[in-house]
Formats: sequence, structure tokens, C-alpha cells
Amino acid sequence: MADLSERFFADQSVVLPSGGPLYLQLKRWIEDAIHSGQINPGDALPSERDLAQKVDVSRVTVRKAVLQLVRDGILVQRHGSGTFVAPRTQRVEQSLSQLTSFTDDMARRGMVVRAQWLDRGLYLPSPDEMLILGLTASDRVARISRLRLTGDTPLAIERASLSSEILPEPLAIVDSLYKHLDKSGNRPVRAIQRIRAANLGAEDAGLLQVPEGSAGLNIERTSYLASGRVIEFTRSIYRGDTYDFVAELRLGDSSGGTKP
Amino acid sequence: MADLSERFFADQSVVLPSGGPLYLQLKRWIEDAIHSGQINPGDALPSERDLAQKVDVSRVTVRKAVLQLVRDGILVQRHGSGTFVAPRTQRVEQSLSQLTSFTDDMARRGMVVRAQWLDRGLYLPSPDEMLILGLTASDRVARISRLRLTGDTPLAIERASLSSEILPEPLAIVDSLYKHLDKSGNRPVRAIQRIRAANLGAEDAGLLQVPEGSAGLNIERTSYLASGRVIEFTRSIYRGDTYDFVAELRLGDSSGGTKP
DNA sequence: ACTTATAATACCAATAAAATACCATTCACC
DNA sequence: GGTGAATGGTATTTTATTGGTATTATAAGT
Repeated sequence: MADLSERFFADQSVVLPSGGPLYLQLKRWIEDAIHSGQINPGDALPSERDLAQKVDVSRVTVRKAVLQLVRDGILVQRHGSGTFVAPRTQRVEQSLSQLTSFTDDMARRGMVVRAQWLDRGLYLPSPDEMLILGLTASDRVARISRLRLTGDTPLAIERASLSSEILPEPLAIVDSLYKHLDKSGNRPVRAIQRIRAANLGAEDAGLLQVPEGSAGLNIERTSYLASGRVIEFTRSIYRGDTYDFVAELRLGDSSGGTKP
Repeated sequence: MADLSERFFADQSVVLPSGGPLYLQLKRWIEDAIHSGQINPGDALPSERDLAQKVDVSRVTVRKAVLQLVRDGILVQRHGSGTFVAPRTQRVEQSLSQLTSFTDDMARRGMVVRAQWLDRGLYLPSPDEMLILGLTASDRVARISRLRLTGDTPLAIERASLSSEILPEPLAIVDSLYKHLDKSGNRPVRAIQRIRAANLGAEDAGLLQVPEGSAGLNIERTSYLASGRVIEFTRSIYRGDTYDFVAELRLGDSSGGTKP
């Protein structure tokens, strides 16, 4: 603890970045310390009282700065334990979530992506859909399927299923499904994704313009609202030869224990 | 805040890293004693009560330090017998479990996984290996490949490539590649992973006992040292029908930070 | 004059750290 | 083979440190 504060305050003088209220100066300063690598994910911040004494402000002022950083997901607090820099995994997950947005992901690779509707409509739910979306046989399910392409090269097939209660008019979707959901207040906050390899059947292979039996990436994603309710179930099939899925892993440190 | 330096100094002339909780200071002291050769693998530590009395802390405090070292694989305890320094080969780096997650992952599904060597040796590097590992045509590359199976069902093929500088004797590997690397001080801290679908060629399909052309998950992983240097490059091929890859995503919040 | 944001003070609650007392196992010795 | 002194293992309690909250004072903006 004392050690950390020493490190923490070693380079910078006790003079805060100027301008604005104290707690904002302090917030910016902590952010800088994290971004510049002086404090790393998993590290503990000095206790609020230590920080306050060192910078010579009241503890509540420190707290106000810290709380904003907690709200932003930069810091994590544990009552009775301490304040810690949030693990990078959250940020990795955030970057993974951008896979959610197919268009963004491809645009990052310099490709212009267009979509072509395959189907939009209300149907009787399949057993799978009833099970996952929690529907009864008398409910209706909204299905949206489209083909993603760059130029004339098909890249992926997306088939989304939602309760008709959430998406009563599938034809009303013009832009992104997620934007549409967001406008109606149904915003997914969490998703479980399963990736596996599969050989493409005749229909999918035809749509993707590859030989039947070619390898494809099969990604199933179930999205949840903050309430925990399932909002959407999507099965995507990517051509194995044009799409890959990149992720960064951070290998943990075994050095243990509770950080003071 | 208490500091044990003086107490240690009284009996042993060891400079103790000061600061932090007592049990952490003690833990660091024991680690140093082992690393500096004052205690050797196989040797017994003083009993917990003796240590406690010598350092003048409670036995539970000693125990907390010892338990962490046991958890890290540095020490081994035998009820009624004593505490001993673990032989080097037994030390398990928990941190690497995320990398060698294959076994854990399968174990979690109730499967017992075994491995079968396909190849271990030094070769002339392929262009890919030269590029990724930073080798010249006159360097040699160490290749390790093995088949993972449950019972008699093959699950995956792993092919790792390393610089011969890092792994001069591939045949010396008996257990885990990562344990071996750790012993020689080459410890990966970061990895980039690429997942894609691919149709299996004749050789791989034969090893995995599936028809040629079946879909497989192709995972390429490049591991980095803390210095940023590439240490290892692994291509794994999983059977598409027996392995899937599940991940949880947290969908980011687009709302910005504070607006003063 | 009133509201708002900021900052300080004092106190509450949860957790970790450390100490105490007691239980279970091993193993040398009789 | 029994027996006891050694060992590690566990439960409970006390204390210190941490974040959490309510209240109050002050300065700036309207």
C-alpha cells in the first residue's frame, strides 16, 4: 500500500492537472496514470484516505473522482477491500462485441459491406425457438435473415429470431437490427456465443457460392436484456475461406493473493 | 504499519522486502530464501510453530504465507509430517492454465484427455515460421506436434513452432510445453488467437478419423513474452463435430463519459 | 435571494488481517 | 502394536483497514 502510493506518486508531482473542479482534475490524473501504464489492470489504487492525504484534498473529493471512473468501468471497488483497476478483459470483450456489428468489423478491414434481405416475416416458432425464446406454440416468432456481401462476394448468412412481442413488424427494419431494438428500448447487454465448424448444406452453400460440404463457421448467439430475459437468437454462417475471428488473450499472473 | 525487517534481521541476515501485510512479507522472504539457494528442493521448512515464534507473528500468519506458496506449487505440505520445498518439476504455473485450457476445458465436460506425440524435432523453418518467429533461413525451428484424444476418440491436432534458441531440445519435453518454457524463464504473457473454419486435408482428416473434407476449427495462436517478442506459434485443428468454442460477450455501452 | 455544484466532516458497514484455541494425522520410540 | 510428541488442518474471535453514506458548510452561477 505504502509502496504503491510511492510508485504511484513517484514521477508526477503533487500538482494536479490544472483547470476545473478538483475532482475532475483528479479523475483525469488517475486516467493518465492508467493509460501511461503506471498502474496496471488488477493493481490496487491507494486507499481513498491515502490518496486524499497525499493530494491534500478531502476524501469525498477523491471519492467523487473514483466513483466516476467506476461508473465508466475503468475502476472496480470492493467494499472493505479496496479499489482496483478493472481488468483489460472487459475491454477485450468490448472489442469482441464489435463483432456484433458485422459492418463495423468488416469496415475495419477496409471492405464495403452491403446486405441483401433473404426473408423478413412472422412464423410459427420451431421447437428450438420456443425453447430458447420462451415462446408457446400459439406465439409467433419474427425471423430476419439476410446475406452479407462485399461487392458480389457473399460473406455470411445471418438468421435472427425474436419474439413477435419484441419485433411485431419485421418489415419495419431498415437499418440495423440492433439500432431498431434500441429505439424500442430493448437493448441487449450480454450475449453468449458459440462458435463451431460445420460443413455447409446445399442451401447455405448455394447462397455463399461455395461447393456443398465446404467448411463454414457456425456462430450461434443468444442476447439478453439487463433483466436477464432472452431477446434474440441469431445463427450466423460465415464462409470459412473469407472470414476469421481474431481475439486477444491476456495470460494471468500467478503471483497471488489479495492486493493491499 | 508493522514491518518485519528488524525481526528477520535479528536471526537471519536477510534483507526483507518491507511493506504490506505481514503474511506477504513472510511469503516474499521464503521465496527469496528458496531462490537464493538457502533452502533447496526437497528440504523441509521449519515447522509453522517454529517459524511463527522465530519471526514473532502468529502461526496463522505464517500459515497464510505458506498456503499461498503451496497454491503456487513452490511448497508441498504433508499432514503430520512437515512442509517441504517442491521439486522443480512439480511446480505448476496456474497462470498458464488459460493457455493450455484444452485439458481443463475438456475436463470440465467430464472427459479425460490424453496426448500422443506425433513429432518432436528441429527443422528448417518454413516461410511462415521465418516470418512469424523472426528466423533466418540458417536458423532452425523446433516443431512439436501431438494428437489430443479422449479414450480412443481423437479431438484435436496441435502443432507448435518455436525458435530453436528457445527450445534447443524438443525431445526434452515430457509434460506440458508451457511448463517447460516456464522452467527456462520464457513465460508468455499475451497471445493473439485466430479462429476460422477449414476443410480438413487428407493427413489431418486421417489423424482425426473423419472423412477428408470435413469441417474443422482451425485455431492459430501466437504467444508473446512480456518484452513483446514472439515466443511460440501454434496451429491447432479441432474436429468440428466434437468441439465448440463458447464465449460470453458483454455488449458495450455507447453512452459517453461525464459532461461537465 | 435562491439554487446548484463543490468540498469537508463524521459516522456506518463490509472485508481482510491477525491472533487464539482446538482437532487430525504422522511417525519415531518404547 | 501401542503411545505420545511432533506435525499440519480447522474453527472462532478480535482488530484494523477499507469502501459506503448522511449531513453540513461554502462558493459559484442564475
